[in-house]
Amino acid sequence: MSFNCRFAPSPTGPLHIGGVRTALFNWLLARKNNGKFFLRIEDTDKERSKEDFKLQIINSLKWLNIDYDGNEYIQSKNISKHVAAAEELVKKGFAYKCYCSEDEINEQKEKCKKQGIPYVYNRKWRDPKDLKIPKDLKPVIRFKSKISGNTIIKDLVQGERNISNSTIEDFIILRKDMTPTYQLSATVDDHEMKITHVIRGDDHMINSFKQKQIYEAMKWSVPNFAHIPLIHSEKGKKLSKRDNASTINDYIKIGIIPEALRNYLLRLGWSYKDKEIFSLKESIDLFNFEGIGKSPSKLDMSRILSMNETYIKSMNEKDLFKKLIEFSQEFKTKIDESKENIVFKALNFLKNKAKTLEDIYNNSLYIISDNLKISNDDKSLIDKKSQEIISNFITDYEKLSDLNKENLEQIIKNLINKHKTNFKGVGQPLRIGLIGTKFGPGIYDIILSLNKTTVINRLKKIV
RNA sequence: GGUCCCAUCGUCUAUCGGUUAGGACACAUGGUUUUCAUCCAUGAAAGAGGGGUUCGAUUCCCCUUGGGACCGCCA
Repeated sequence: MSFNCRFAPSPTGPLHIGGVRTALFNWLLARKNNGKFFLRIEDTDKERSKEDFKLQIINSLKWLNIDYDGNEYIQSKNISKHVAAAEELVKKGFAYKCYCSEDEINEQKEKCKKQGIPYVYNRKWRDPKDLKIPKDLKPVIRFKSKISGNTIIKDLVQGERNISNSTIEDFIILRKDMTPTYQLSATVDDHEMKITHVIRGDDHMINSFKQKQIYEAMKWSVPNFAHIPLIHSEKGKKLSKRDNASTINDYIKIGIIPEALRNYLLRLGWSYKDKEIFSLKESIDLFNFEGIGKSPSKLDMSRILSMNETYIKSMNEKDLFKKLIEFSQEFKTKIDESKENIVFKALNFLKNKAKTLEDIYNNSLYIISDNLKISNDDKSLIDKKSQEIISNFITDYEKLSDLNKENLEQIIKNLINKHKTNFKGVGQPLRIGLIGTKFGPGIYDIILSLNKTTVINRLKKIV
């Protein structure tokens, strides 16, 4: 059995994380079933579709390593086929021209609103025998939706869904300017592309009932449908482009890595036993319709961060370093090549204090940046005694021929004894002097990661 | 308002009639540590309510409540 699916976003805004998850689910299933995964750009809304958004969508998928088969399929290039299908539906008696003006429709809507009854198009032109065709109006084409009976969809996620046909109005498939609407275009394209599985957000459920009628009217085989529950914002509503941290870029710019986001998204609305961490291969092997839940799930930033932390800690340091360099280049000041080696070596302790690439970057600023800024609060912690300790340290440190942790430990131990203090009494002023803040990596890690002259110069500045 | 849907810790979820209702994140406490972290240990934390069905319901059915989606010549 073949398995063809697609992700079909409209380029009318940046792709948000809900769309990304829909794409991921489609892609996973296609790869698991040795099927095809296509990307279709639904750009039939000429007013709002933008090339930039199309590129953003493509780049978002690329960033997540979701690859699609063939080139992206541009829906607007196929409009003539959509129109032809509409004409065929009219010819076969499954669709008709409607000459209601927009004013007339709006009037009806108003009327319904006043009476408190739901508006449904009154099917005025479905049977036009007593009507005069107005000369000055261009018609729309409406689909002759079934009036009686029920339509059933055996949804792969939601189970059997049943709706009374009377609740579906005669929806428009061709606008008065002869351009196709979503219902028509999507159906024709899915048929043309031989899509076997339509996997999309639950907000499309009603559309599937409409589209199923088009398939049947055209005598096309109806694909399988799977409506996955939506992702809600922290406020519990459907995610919208206005919600902050909802586009991929919002995550890239704080240093979330794609593997972590993929794993997070995978587990949002889907589960496999108690398993939390899935390699790419495991995701493909294990992902299935059965594990997809029915209720919407909320976005949880702390979990994304935690997942990212897990991946940062476990990932190959060379790969991590590469990502860090790219991150610095794109969102910060690029790490200077002369510092790259030092940062790379420091990665083994830096990564343990980080949830994001941004955290690593910030924690490595003491290496990257040549002039440290010390806050007044921290400066005030360096008193006379501390300065004396640091001076002593400099002297001992300068004499050191062999730099290693044991030697440093010895120096600091001696200083603690000599000045009758504790580790903090020595470590804190050193840390402030070397990295500009009292929080940071272990003091030995700091000292050993910097070269000798840097250590001495920085410390001399505060004594 | 109409149609459809959903309902287990704060969050993501496990359980497919019999469990001390499990895990993860977050949270709290304690320990390790050299600060912040990490790490380790421990803890608190859930079946919305009411009816059935059944020897037995979180699980099956109904109602209520709560939440959501859709109701465009947008997609």
